[in-house]
Amino acid sequence: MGRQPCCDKVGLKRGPWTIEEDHKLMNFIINNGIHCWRMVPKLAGLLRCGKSCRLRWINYLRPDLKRGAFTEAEENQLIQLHSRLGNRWSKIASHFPGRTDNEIKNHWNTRIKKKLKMAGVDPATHQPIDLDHENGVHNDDDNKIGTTLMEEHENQQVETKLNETTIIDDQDLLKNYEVLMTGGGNLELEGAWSSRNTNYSTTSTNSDQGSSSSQMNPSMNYDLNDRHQSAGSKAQLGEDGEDYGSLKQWVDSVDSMFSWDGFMNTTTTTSTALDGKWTLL
DNA sequence: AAGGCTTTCAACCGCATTCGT
DNA sequence: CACGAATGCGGTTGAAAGCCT
Repeated sequence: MGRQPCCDKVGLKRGPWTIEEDHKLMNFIINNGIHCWRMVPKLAGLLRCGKSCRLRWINYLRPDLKRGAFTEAEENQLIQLHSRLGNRWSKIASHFPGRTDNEIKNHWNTRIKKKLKMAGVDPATHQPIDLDHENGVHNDDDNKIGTTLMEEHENQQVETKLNETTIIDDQDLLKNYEVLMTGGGNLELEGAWSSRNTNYSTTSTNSDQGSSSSQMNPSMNYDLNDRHQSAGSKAQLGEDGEDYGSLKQWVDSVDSMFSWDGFMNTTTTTSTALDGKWTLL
């Protein structure tokens, strides 16, 4: 027999989300909040399952997401956390406000794993790779690198109280909210849909933060004319290739959508939607 | 310029856990 | 307590972009 599917998938759409779908979902959640994911697609007029809507919101549409490349400090902390917590991505993600578990998992699997291996450290165990064992070849240099790296990690672990630390600069995130809320600087909200590292590639790190708002969150500094290239890479136009109305219109409409209570005066960076209103935790 | 290979990351799947009755 | 439904989580996949020859 097998397990029942989480939802009736007959006639449901799959694959990359279109701009229109994103718009519908975002609009719905902002206006109504999240009470039951199962009902969201029906009420929002989406041919998606609730699970898919939830994932899209959490990993992509949430306005409190911090987009952009991982800083070295973030990577270091990620390594430390992983050594303690293993593949418990959601736990790890809770130490990185604005980052999603999916993002962290992807970053670990595609970048950090590789880095550690290059340094002679087993990413699974965080122990120096026993090259004698693995290859039957003795390699002092690699082991040295690995040992050094491990020592470095251990030293950092002593220094850092992991449960209390968050790497992300709260001010940075708050500034992002302000940009969102006020449309300050040269914010163009279409950028919220621009995906992949088309945007990340121009992302400044935390270390060079503090200049213009577009640098604070470069993913938002998005050329409307270039939308089909970057946003379209994943969040595409409609299936019929239709261009979804005036972008200006959308930007204007979003202005009124982002009247989320609390963001402006927030003192923490964690938020959640309750009873249709965004509240801070 | 073109084709093949590699990398990245959004999205899916299915199991685990939590919640409501 | 038991059961079913809803949600959360981690592993995996596949499309698209980037890179290399």
